[in-house]
Amino acid sequence: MLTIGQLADYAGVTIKAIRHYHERGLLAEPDRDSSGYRRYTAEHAIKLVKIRTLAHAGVPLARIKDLLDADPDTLAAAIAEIDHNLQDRIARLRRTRDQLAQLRGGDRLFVSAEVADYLDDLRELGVSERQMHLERDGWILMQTASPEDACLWITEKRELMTNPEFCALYLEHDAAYDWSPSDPRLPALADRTRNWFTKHHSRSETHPVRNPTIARLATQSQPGASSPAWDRLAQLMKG
Amino acid sequence: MLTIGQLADYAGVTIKAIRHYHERGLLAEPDRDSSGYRRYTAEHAIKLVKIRTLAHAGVPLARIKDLLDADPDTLAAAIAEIDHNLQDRIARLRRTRDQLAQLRGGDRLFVSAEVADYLDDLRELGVSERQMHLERDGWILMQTASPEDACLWITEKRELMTNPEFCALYLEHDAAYDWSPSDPRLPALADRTRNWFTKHHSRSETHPVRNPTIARLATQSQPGASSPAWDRLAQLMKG
DNA sequence: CTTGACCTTGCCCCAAGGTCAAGGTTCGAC
DNA sequence: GTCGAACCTTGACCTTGGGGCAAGGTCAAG
Repeated sequence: MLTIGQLADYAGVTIKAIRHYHERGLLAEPDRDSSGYRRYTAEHAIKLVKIRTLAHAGVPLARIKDLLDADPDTLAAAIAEIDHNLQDRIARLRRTRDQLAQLRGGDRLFVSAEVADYLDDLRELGVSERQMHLERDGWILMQTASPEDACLWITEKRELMTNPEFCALYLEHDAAYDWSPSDPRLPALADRTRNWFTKHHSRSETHPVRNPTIARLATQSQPGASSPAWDRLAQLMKG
Repeated sequence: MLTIGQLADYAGVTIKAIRHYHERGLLAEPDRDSSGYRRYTAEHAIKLVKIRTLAHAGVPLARIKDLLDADPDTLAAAIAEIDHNLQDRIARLRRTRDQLAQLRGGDRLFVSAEVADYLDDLRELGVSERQMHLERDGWILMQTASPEDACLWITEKRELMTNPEFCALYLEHDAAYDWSPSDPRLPALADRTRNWFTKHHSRSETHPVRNPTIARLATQSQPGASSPAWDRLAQLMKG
C-alpha cells in the first residue's frame, strides 16, 4: 500500500495534482490508514497513470472523467480523436517555430507572401528605408482593412514594377521626399508622372488609377507619411 | 486606421486578448476616435503579431513584455532558448502520443520494460489471468515502494523463469489457487517446491529467497490475493 | 527526544483569457 | 430617416489545472 507521495513519484505528478483529481472525482479516494493518511493500491496507480497520460495529451479533466469509465469502443474513438488533436498541435508548434525564426528579421510575418516579395523587389531597387517603412505599413493597413482589394492591388503593383520607366519614376518620387517644395525639378517630375499614367491608362482601364504615393492614402495620419515636397507634388499633379 | 476587430482578425487573436495585452502593458493603448473606439496603426499590428507569435510559443506574457523592448542580442538569445523549449515540447508531445497508443492495451505504461517483458513471458507460459493480474499489481507496488529492489528482483525472477522446472512449479502453484485446501496434491507440491529451493539456494545465497507467491507479499491486502489452498500451501511450506 | 520528512485540511492565488451584462456607435438597406 | 445587424465600450465574474502557504498531526532515524 502506497502513500500519496510514493504514488505521486510513481506517476510523475505532484501530490497536489492527485488531491485535485480526487476533488474532481477522477480518482477514487482510497481508504485511510489509522492516522488518516491515504493508502493507495495498484489499481489507483494504474488509473492515475491513465489520467496523467490523458491530461498530458491536453484532455480536459472533465472529459478524462467520462473516458475513464467509457466502453472500449467509445474509448478507442476518443483516443483516435485525441491523437489527431495531438498531431495537430505538434504541427502547429512546428509552424510556430518557423514564425519564431522569422521574428529575427524581415517583414514576412506581417504581410502576405506577395507583398513581402514586392517589398524585397523594392529593397533591391534601392528604395530608401523611409519609403520601405511607408510601403510596409501601408500594405499592412490595406491588407487588414480589405484583404481582397490588397490582393488585387499588389498583383497590379508588381506588374507595374516590371516596367523600368515606372521604377525610375518611383525612385524619383522617393528621392523627391527630401527636396525643397520650391525645387525646380518638381513640376517636371509631376508632368512626367502624369504623362506616364495617361499613356498607360488605357491598358488598365477597369481598375482605378493608383500611383506611387498610394502609401500616403493608407498611412495618412502616420508621422512622416508626407513631406512639403510631396505635398507640392500632389498639388502639381492634381492641378 | 484599424478598429479592434479588424486588428484582431489580422493577427488571428480575439478582441479580448488584445484588450488583455493592453491591460498587461504589452501593447500600447492606441488613440481613440471621436466616439471612444480604439484606432490602431500598422505599428500596433506589427507588435501584436510579435506578441501573438511569442504567446503561441508558450512564452508568459510578462516575459513577452520584457522581450519586446530588449536589445537584439538579448532577443536573439531568448528566441534561441524559446525555440529549444518548443522543440522540447514537440518531443514531449510525441512521447505522449506513444503513451496514448499504449493506453489501448497492455501494461507497458504501468511497469518498467523489464517487468513488462516478464509479464509477456508469463502470459506466453499460459499463466492464468488472475495470476497475471496479481503479478502486475504486485510489481507496480514493488516498483513504487522501492524501484531499486524491484529492479534487482525482476532480473533474478526473469533468470529463474528460464528454468523449465521452476516454470512448471510456478504453473502448478497458479493452478493450485482453486484447489480445495484438503486436496491431496498440496503436500506433494509443497515438498517439491521446498526441495527445489533448497537445491538452488546455494547458487543465489546473497539474495533473500523469493518464491512464486511473492506477489502475495506485495498485494496482501488486495482482494483475491490468496485462497484457502494457497494459505494451506504456505502453512505446509513453512512447517 | 528531537529533527526532518511526510501527511492532513483549508484557503487564497496564478495565467490567459472567456462570458455576460448593459449600454453607445456605425453602417447598409429599405 | 430609421431600423437592425454588427461593432465598440467598460466592468465584473468564471474557468482550468493546479501552486503556495498556513497550521497543524505523524513517523522514522539518530
